[in-house]
Amino acid sequence: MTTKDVGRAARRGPYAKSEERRRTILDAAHEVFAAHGYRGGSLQDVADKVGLSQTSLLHYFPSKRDLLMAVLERRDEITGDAFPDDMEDGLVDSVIRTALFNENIPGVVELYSVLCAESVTDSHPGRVYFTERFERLRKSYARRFAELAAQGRLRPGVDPELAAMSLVALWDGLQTQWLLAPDEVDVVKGLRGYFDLVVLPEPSPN
Amino acid sequence: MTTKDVGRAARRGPYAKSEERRRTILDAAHEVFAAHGYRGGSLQDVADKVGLSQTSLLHYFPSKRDLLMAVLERRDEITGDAFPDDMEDGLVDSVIRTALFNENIPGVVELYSVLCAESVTDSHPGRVYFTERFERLRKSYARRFAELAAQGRLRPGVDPELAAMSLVALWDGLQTQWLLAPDEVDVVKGLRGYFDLVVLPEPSPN
DNA sequence: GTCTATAATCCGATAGAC
DNA sequence: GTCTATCGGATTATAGAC
Repeated sequence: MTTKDVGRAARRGPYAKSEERRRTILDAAHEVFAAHGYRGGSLQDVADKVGLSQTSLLHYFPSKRDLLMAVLERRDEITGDAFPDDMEDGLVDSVIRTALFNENIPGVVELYSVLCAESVTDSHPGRVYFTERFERLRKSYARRFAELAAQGRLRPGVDPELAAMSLVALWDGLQTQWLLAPDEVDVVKGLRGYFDLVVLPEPSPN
Repeated sequence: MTTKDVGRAARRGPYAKSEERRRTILDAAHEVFAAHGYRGGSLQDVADKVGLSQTSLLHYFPSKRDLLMAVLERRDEITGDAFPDDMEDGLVDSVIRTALFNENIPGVVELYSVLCAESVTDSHPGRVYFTERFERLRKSYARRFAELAAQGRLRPGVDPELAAMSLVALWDGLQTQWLLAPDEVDVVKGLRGYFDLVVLPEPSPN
């Protein structure tokens, strides 16, 4: 066990304050990137929010790119996005619950939507993250739909993999429309509508 | 009829070359914004592509913002996006046809996806464009779905407005996934899958 | 219409004092 | 760890010669 590990484990010592500062910075960066995107948001913006100089910021994250990656990792922790297989309840309930959750944490949907599309542009630091995320989600959801199919709860003719891809796409698209017209678009309602089309009701025990 | 109109109508005179130059610039700007986004792409990039100095570019479009708006207007002309009601064949066929068309014109999907998400960030010049586009599309598709419902060709229980919103969302989301994984994602297949769920087959004439 | 020169900012990152 | 000073570069936009 190294000195660093001791400091962390005890939640005391020289690293306790530093770790807290890091989290504060990540929260500020989350806000800034959500509001202006990666290219549009500056280190100065983040530093101002924390009350630190721009150079001091680079003491915690050696480059803007590193800061972005840390923000994306933190997003996974907040939303549980990295481990979609860990959902305990059924696919439908967990998706609806997550959608509701994300909608009520300011900036979460903004950050995701903005950075996702931005990452498609040339040599964007977040590109790998989103590419892998989509692959992971499609696989996970496809397995969930396949399980439903095995229980006879998938509408006949529906391909689990196509349904997985479509569910992810629908979700993302609804979020974008919701950001531009929050009073007219209802993400959860849209997702429920899709599940109603694809997933058959649980057979009664009779 | 003004002098300018004469020049345009005759496709000659002092404005012919200028108009052609404008179109060349718009094509270059389309490429640049598609590849790097609005904030990530620079006027210098566009000027280099055309073989013009950056300042000469501003002779045709007085600001970067103006250039973007012109690119978006041109996009409407190319894709026919501005007048979704003008589609002559049925909703299903026209959507599939447009999806196929866009997929094969390089940069069209990139430009749309990148700028759309970028526009939700603070004070983005394209925000109004995309907000209005979504509103227009949702209304147009809702009317189309309602027509299908009147013909008994909409699955019972499906709300036309919700279906319209979902169709737009699904389409956009599929395009984003396609950009990141073109070999694994099939936009047209995804759209067909949705129509199969929502639209009932035409009743045989018997 | 096209150019050069340049204004006026803003950016990320480094060096080094304290 | 935090700061100031600063480098090196890119950006949009303007002024004005030709």
